[in-house]
Amino acid sequence: MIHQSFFSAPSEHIAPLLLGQLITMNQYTGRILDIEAYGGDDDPASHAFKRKTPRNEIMFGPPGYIYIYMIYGMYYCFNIVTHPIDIPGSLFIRAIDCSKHGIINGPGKLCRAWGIDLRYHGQKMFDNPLCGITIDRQPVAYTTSKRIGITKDDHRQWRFKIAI
DNA sequence: CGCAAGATTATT
DNA sequence: ATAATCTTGCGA
Repeated sequence: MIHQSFFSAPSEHIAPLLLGQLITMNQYTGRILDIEAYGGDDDPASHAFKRKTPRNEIMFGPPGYIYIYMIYGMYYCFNIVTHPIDIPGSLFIRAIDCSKHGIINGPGKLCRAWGIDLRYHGQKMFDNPLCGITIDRQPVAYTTSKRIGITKDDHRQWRFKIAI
């Protein structure tokens, strides 16, 4: 499984490297198909835009930690913190090809299928036998597009999807 | 303290 | 296109 320093780079650099690779969360494993990058100060769509708050605080911490938040009162979303400490950012997992459930398309559905909730918030995606990412394949071809579901004016092509 | 918006999803 | 559903963060 990959080391903490891997997550220390900018989100948009890491995101494409994780496509097609293996993610493990307790008893579940799957391959990442669709992932988005979020930044900080310069990214109006990010939860960490502007100031630190109780919810986004972990995005300002060291890389490689899990950031879970609830959206629309119904779904949890799964993120991994990126960038060095004090520089916020995260990777947002949108879709996975799961060995148990098949293709799960949608961040809310992923958390529901894998039973991910706030108990995972703050846990490590490195040095953790239960949760982590394993890079066991060559880099895959991918496409980029604008991020989904954000309303803030944003031009970044920071959604990375595995090519078909 | 009130209130609008939200990194979604299923349904029309 | 819209409802469901409730937490968060901002302004007063």
